[in-house]
Amino acid sequence: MPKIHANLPASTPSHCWLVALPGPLRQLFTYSVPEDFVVHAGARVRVPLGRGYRVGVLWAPTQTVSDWVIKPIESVLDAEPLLDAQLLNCLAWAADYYHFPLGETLLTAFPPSLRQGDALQRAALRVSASGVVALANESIRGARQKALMQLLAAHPEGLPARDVLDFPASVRRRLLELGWVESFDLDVALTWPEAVPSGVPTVAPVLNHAQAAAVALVCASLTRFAVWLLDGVTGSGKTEVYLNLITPVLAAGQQVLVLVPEIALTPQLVRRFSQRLGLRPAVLHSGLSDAERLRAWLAVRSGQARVIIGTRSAVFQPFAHLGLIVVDEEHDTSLKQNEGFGYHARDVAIWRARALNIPIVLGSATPSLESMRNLELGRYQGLSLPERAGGAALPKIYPLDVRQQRMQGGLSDVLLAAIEQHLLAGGQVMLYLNRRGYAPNLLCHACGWVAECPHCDSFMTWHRQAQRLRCHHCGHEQAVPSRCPGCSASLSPRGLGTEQLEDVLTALFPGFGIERLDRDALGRVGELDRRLARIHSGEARLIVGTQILVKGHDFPGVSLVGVVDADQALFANDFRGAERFAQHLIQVAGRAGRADRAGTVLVQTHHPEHLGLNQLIKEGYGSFARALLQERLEIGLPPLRMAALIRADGRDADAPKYLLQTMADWLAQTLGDTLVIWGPVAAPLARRAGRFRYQLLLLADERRTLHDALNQLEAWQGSRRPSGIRWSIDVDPLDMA
DNA sequence: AGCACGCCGACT
DNA sequence: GTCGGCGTGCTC
Repeated sequence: MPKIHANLPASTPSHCWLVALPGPLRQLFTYSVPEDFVVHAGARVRVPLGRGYRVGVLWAPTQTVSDWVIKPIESVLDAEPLLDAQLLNCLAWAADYYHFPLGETLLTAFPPSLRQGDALQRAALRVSASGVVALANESIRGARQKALMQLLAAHPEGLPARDVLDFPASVRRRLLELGWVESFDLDVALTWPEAVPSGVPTVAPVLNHAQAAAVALVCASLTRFAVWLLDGVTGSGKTEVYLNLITPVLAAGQQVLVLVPEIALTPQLVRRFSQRLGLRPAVLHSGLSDAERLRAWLAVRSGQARVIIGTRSAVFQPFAHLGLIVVDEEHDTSLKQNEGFGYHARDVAIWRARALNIPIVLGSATPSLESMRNLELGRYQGLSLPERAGGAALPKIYPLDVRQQRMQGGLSDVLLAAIEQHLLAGGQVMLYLNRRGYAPNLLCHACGWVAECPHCDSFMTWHRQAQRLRCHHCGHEQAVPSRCPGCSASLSPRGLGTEQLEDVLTALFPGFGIERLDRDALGRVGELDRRLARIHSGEARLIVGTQILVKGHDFPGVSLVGVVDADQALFANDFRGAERFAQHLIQVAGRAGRADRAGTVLVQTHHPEHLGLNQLIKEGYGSFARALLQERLEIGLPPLRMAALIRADGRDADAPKYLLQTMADWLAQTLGDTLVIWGPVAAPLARRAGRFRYQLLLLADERRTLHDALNQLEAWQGSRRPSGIRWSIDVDPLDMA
């Protein structure tokens, strides 16, 4: 991996530079720099490649003489570097660590429009001095001319020329000829208003003892790198701690990055931040338009955006002067990208905090085993919020043995009675079921036929409202057959999904109002907010949902939580299944109860004696997780060992497996016994979207060993090209079955 | 990744 | 007789 030379003099003419280009090309490309071009590492250039042109990023000067005919850089797009040395270093580290091509990695740090090569300046129009006079004298004749003049006058900083294309060209030309309007190059960074204060900050609530202690500890060392693991039970007021840490950092003129899981990034959260801090945070998530992305990126880079709340990709923003990073729900798996550039935003954030020598706070009620291990090893500092803010009691969790029990729509009589009791007492009831749709299977009682996905090894889920069968793995959709394709008998649903649960509850508890929260229900923008509003107003008393329920929303009115089916998660065969289930259970349980009454959580299971479940319920997440961690250490899995997963898939049933076997053999021969190799084995979903999937797990005691192995593997495979097979490396995989 | 070149089926 | 399928090969 080349090192960048950020301290090099800005321009040294007539030499060659390495340019990073997007695409899977693992190597950098050498271009000559024409005499009068000023180049900096981190600036974009347009270069010829093959028949066409590409936008790339200047990486470093190079002396390397190769056999290639070196082409010259066509143009330099940025007079100054857009990415500073610290961010370039971070991206280089990430490309190296996650074994992803450097060019593609670098380009992910740019918003789409800059990636595509758009200039940072663009043609704009504004009213000239004589135009101001003309406006004052009312000497503009044509109605269209007058309208355009007034529009431009309303934007004294200038308006991009393309924003006034609605006006006839003749009108625009005439005003320019008259000299009332002038054209100039507008810096796009200035096209947008500054982050305006959204009012006076609201008064902060008084912190409880634990919150105050946590704030004091971090504040005592705000100017140096430290990783703080804030272990706070749900409802303990972690956000309040964040806000109290953010305030002094902002007062010192620095920026703050808050990373959150995807679903948790709602207008509510943003509103809370903006009200408490008295400024508008820059919000970064996947739903932004290209223009919004560019605007936010430039505002972050210029320092105008002071608080940046975003999902994982926000970790690569070009901060002007970052002073603090907060990673909320650090255990959440959406912080890791699982396709392509498989970075973990938490770990990249820690890298950046170290490079910038600033503190980073990882918050969670259910810390990941990785973070618990790092705390044990003294790499992280612990902060703990053991009590709920406002003195609320923690919910009581009870296993509910449903063996031999009469069930209605997946709900036992005991649970139904509890639901009724809580509803009549005025509480809200939440039911957690991690399966969306009406029924996960559609089958024929006569011949046993089951609707299966034609592209995957999975069953089609029946979505009754949409009247479709959907595969939740590849997105395949089809009409619902009215009769069994095999024997023409009628078909019936099997199993329970949230849609059906909603129907069942509507029938059993009419008049109480039900909201369903799952991915299907939240298609449209703002739908989540509308539903949450109906829940908070008390209009809806019953809440049904999937994992979305566990992600950061507070439902203070909920007094009972029912976990409809613990068994499917308890016996999932992913080795992280138990960890995941425990996190979900604790998080969903955390939604119940408040100051004046402890919440109740009932967990339906056919295995009430299950060891892990009992430990979790009786001793809490910490004790459960420590036991799990101990188990991992004994087996030699992460976080004790470093892991990487090599995935391969192809249309041919066996070819991917053979490729991985070849790799396994080669690695075993080359690396010997420093590397533990498991597999190849079929991936958990052996066939997905028409492709057969296999995986090979590599484990090593030392990070270096693993990375050397992967580098050597890439070099070895680089020369050959398996046809029709795709393969990729996932470092620190979260799903490895 | 793009975008070529390069050999084998159904259409003006 | 052409238009076009995507196999494989290269890009400083």
